[in-house]
Amino acid sequence: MLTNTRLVHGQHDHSRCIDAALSRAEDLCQKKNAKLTPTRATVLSILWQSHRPLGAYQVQDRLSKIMGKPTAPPTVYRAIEFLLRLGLIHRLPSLNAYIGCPFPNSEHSNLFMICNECGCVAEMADASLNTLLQTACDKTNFELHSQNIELFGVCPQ
Amino acid sequence: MLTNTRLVHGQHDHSRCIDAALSRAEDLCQKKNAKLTPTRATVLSILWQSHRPLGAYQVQDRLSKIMGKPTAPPTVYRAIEFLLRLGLIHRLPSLNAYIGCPFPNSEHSNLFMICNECGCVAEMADASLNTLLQTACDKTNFELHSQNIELFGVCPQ
DNA sequence: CTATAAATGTTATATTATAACATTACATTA
DNA sequence: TAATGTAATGTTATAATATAACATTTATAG
Repeated sequence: MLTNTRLVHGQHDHSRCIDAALSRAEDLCQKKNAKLTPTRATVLSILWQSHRPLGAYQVQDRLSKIMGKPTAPPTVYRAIEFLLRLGLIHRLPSLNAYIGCPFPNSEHSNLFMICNECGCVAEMADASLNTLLQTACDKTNFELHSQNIELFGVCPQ
Repeated sequence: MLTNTRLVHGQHDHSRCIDAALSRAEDLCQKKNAKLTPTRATVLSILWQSHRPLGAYQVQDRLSKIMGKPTAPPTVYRAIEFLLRLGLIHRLPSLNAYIGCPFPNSEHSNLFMICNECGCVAEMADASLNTLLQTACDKTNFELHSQNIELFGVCPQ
């Protein structure tokens, strides 16, 4: 069971989270022959500024400030799309918001634990859960391609 | 394991689905002392016109036609909100769309199997899945309140 | 019948996301 | 180096989804 719960809910040096995320992104881009341009890297770092997801327009605000000039929605959405494609971030559909992925490359459950109190989001990957879902789909002849699991509740903050 | 997979993917007399949904709604409203007004009932029947979810503005179009006069977004969203509160319909966040619930009252997993080909959506409730999720949350001291599970793939149509 | 609450109507607008086209940056190779 | 093609970004406008705020009507209890 892979999860970043401890980091999300516990005290930690968050700059390490950001650095690690950026370095993972560089590696991944190198491997996939994709370009982590300044805009894209900045958006990624913005989405890693906390363990809370951000809406696209929140990202836009921060991006504009960092770039020192106004940016338009398409700029943000393009960077987001790129990062989503590489699996570096996730979209949380029920929040219309985006968050950095703590373990790109790893097997995914796309399972998110969303705190209704503080807004933080922890991600989790669990093989037995995936197996169970796969079994359920098999039973009904549903060919599973991808999934999104959002759990709402209160974190141990 | 409760599911409407067979109905969704197989031949059936769909008018019975609609009738059953409306009658369940009447019962539930009676029990809960809620009023199933014409607008609300119509919106529910619209959302039951097929096993595919509809966006709020698709609902609005159809509602306007049925009512014989234009309706405004708030009318639709209010009816949707009411039906959501009673558990008669669900929202599928990743689609910004709404669909009738085949088994209100029953224990829920809020698990949806969404066909990328034909757009149909089957719902499923599974106790062992819920248990597994609960266990995972317990492990990390996350207090689970509600959930949304969307599975994407191809139905056996 | 009247006071009250619930439901609906109406207008405007907020929020999220994308379409369409112009421009720039960058690498490749002629 | 100039020419070419592709990827990335800029720019403008608008589509799609959702809600705020307030007015009016309808149903219900006292």
